Amino acid sequence: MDMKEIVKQGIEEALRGAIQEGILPVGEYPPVILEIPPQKEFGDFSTNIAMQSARVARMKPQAIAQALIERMNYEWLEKADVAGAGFINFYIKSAMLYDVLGTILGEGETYGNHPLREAETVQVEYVSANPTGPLHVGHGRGAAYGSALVNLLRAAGFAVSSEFYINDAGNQIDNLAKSVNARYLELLDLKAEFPENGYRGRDIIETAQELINWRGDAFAVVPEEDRIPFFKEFALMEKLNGLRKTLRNFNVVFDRWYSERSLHASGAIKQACDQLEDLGFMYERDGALWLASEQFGDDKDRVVIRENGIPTYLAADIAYHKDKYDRGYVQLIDIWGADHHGYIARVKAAMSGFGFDPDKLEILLLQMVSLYRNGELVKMSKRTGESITLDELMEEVGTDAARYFFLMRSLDSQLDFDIDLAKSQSSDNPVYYIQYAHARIFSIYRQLTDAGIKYGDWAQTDFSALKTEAELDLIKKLGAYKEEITIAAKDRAPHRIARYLFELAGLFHHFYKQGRILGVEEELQKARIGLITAVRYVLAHGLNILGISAPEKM
RNA sequence: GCGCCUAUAGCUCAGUGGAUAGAGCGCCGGUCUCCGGAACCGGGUGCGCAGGUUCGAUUCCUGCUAGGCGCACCA
Repeated sequence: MDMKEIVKQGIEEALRGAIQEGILPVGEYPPVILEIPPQKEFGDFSTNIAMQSARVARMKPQAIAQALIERMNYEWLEKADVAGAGFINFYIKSAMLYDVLGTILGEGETYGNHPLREAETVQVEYVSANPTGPLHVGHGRGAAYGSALVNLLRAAGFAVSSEFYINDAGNQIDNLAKSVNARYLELLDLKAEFPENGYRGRDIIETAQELINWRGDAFAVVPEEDRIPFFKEFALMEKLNGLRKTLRNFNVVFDRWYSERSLHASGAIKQACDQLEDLGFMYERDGALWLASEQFGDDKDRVVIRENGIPTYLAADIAYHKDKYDRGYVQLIDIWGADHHGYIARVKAAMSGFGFDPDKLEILLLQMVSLYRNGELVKMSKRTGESITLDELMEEVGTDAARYFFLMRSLDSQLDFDIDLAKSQSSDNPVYYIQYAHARIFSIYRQLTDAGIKYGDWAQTDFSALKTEAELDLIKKLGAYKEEITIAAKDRAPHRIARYLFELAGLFHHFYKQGRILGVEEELQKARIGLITAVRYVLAHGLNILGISAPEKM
């Protein structure tokens, strides 16, 4: 724990003490919580406890605040005063402020990581796109968000396991095989009928072409009942490899890839259904097996095993989520597209049926992405249903910019992705603004080295030489980083980190313009080098959470 | 019809039960003998509508309006 946190808790403790010592009438008072005020003029911490206590104490907020201040006794406090409608603002001794610099410089690149909170693991499942074609920008948002959330939770002190659920069973895979088959025959000028629900993307033709490059027309003479199953495995492997490659290029890696097929093969699906049936939450009707999900708040009951005996997607998902619960994670997080929201109730219903706590499964929905180019919406192709692929987007705007643009908005908002802005290597583009701050610091290092100036002995550095407003603002911002991580992790909000970094970069650029490092006297120079070094550690740490590079040159 | 998300500045979006609601873009004007001008400084009319809870609501609740998404024995 750093000094700032200790001081904060010390003030809270002193406040609680003052309340309990009989200044206020006996009663149930709300908990004392210190906040960081919206403006720096209001001090380093503030609390609204006096206003919240007004009713219980039957005193005016200002009077309560004044009474509390008079009884406050805390060594690190410079002063405290009453403001506004009854806020108490606390100003801590300026010597405290510098402490964070020593902490950051001592911890270096790991500053920002919280100690492990508990041994149990949080599981995050995301992307889980069908292996039937390339990833698109909607998947891109899920991939950027999920990977950043995993990094964020880890920084906040959680053990996290990430997982991709492979939909390698079911109708869509059969359609994939039939589509490849049709394209294969077409490329050989043979008669082919394209399946009604087939995939019309270019990539399917490319897959068929690969088959031809490999063995020419050899498969054409094989009977269709043998050929299509073979094409199925070939295409599945090829699509899956494509997904992995795209995701790796997007700085997204998974701890585990979990096959839907394995649930069919192992009998897990049947077992799960049998168990729910034994528990009385399944019944037969019209030849199908139904989950009685309505009693758990779903709109209606759902088919789990079709009339033809084949399990639905829901059956596999029930078995999959049951397995997640059985694996003993402390929390389960699923990240889905908003178009799947209707699915939440039925999965949770099934989990409730098993007796699991449905709240342990947290399903985060990401709203749709719209691409804009030249100020106009990039439309999906009507025929293939395709827009721009994630690969194409990365190619056009770069991985860093693509990730930042996906991460700069709250999940709950629909995302307008401005390709031109993401592409522009100018001040318009926030991702470059942040990276530029980082690169600028390394540029200063290079100048220092050229001038023969040595630095790095932070233990011997006296930071109290840092006195300008720009310097103090920067130090305060650095001091808020760890709490920002805690809040962002709790809110599942990586975009808070994106915003924080943007603000930190802004304060740095502002400082840089007025606080020179070369050509100032030695004590001040050492302190400033320490300051910018602390800035670059935090910038790099935050960028790392977002999966964005922190360049030394641009 | 039912369900989920959204409504904040010209545009794209943050944000909070409290003290003067912020940022970027765009627009206008400025800074540079000097560590990277991908920079810095200045300029602002805004919480969709109506109720409710509260000492206090842009924030929480209800209704309404508008936009997006979804309501299969598809996934």
